[in-house]
Amino acid sequence: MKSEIEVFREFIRNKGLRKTPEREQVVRAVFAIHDHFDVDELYVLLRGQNERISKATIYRTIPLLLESGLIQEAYFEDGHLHYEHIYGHEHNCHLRCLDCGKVVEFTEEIVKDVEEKVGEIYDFLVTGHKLEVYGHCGKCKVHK
Amino acid sequence: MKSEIEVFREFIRNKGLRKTPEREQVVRAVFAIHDHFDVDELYVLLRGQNERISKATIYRTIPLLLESGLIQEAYFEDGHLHYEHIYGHEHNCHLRCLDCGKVVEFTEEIVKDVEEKVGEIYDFLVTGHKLEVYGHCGKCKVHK
DNA sequence: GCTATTATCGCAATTCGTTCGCAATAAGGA
DNA sequence: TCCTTATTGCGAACGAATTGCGATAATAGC
Ligand SMILES: [Mn+2]
Ligand SMILES: [Mn+2]
Ligand SMILES: [Zn+2]
Ligand SMILES: [Zn+2]
Repeated sequence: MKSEIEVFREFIRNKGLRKTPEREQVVRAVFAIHDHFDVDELYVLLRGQNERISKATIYRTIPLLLESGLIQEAYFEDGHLHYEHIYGHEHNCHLRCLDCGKVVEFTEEIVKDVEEKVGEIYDFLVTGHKLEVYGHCGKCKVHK
Repeated sequence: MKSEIEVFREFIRNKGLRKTPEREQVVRAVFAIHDHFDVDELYVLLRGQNERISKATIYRTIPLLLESGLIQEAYFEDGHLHYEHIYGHEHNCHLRCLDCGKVVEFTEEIVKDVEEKVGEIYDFLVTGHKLEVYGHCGKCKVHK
């Protein structure tokens, strides 16, 4: 299996874009965080490593990471988008507590079947899904 | 089955809030739009009806509609959230074309089973879900 | 390797969705 | 009807995201 950097370089080359240290710093930061992240977290992480990078560059790199399939949007919360790296992972379903915000990851094979079925019915070439189940977690539901 | 206005009034009363014409105008607008909507669309619709309402009031009413279960967030797009009324409806799954943005609604019973199963495993009191399947629609996939 | 071209960068200004402060208003209980 | 105070409209403020621009540096061609 190719590394995320290899995947990214291939994507960049195929698009006729330039390989730059800034873009690759973002890729490394994204795969150094094993959790959901937002632009500011990437920025703080990179700046803490004495990397000289601007937020504008991070914002401009995000669409490339999305298009190359390395990351996906996880959810919109607190006024901004949160992402997660998905290359090499399979947990793209989330269970969220509406009270405390806790998020549990899970994978459910049946959703793949739904993808296939729906794609056939509506004539779509399906490439992925995003499922969020929400409710009240064990700790929070007792107060209801 | 109660009307949406009745449900809303009950919710408002139970929360000890005040019944205002502005809030009910928003409820009516929300159920007059049989599609996904955003705050600005509500604003334009209400203003076009010579209703004197401010955007701030619409923004302040949205959380009430969410909490009362009359609407839900549909998706985040073009820099802002989009909603849909769900009271009296059951289509809360979306199939989206990544190229042209087309959205098809569908309902899938199996997702209810996933809800139940996941809720049990992780000890959550599940109240709902949001499933978005994405890919390329019939028209767009031929250009790939 | 050197040079020319131009994509990309950092920075600051801008845009735009959303929230907030506040004075005026009006809902609802006494 | 009066009083309390939640709610409103307005405009300012806030914050995420985008953009314009001059400087920089990646890459292709020589
Ligand atoms: Mn996740
Ligand atoms: Mn819908
Ligand atoms: Zn919780
Ligand atoms: Zn399409």
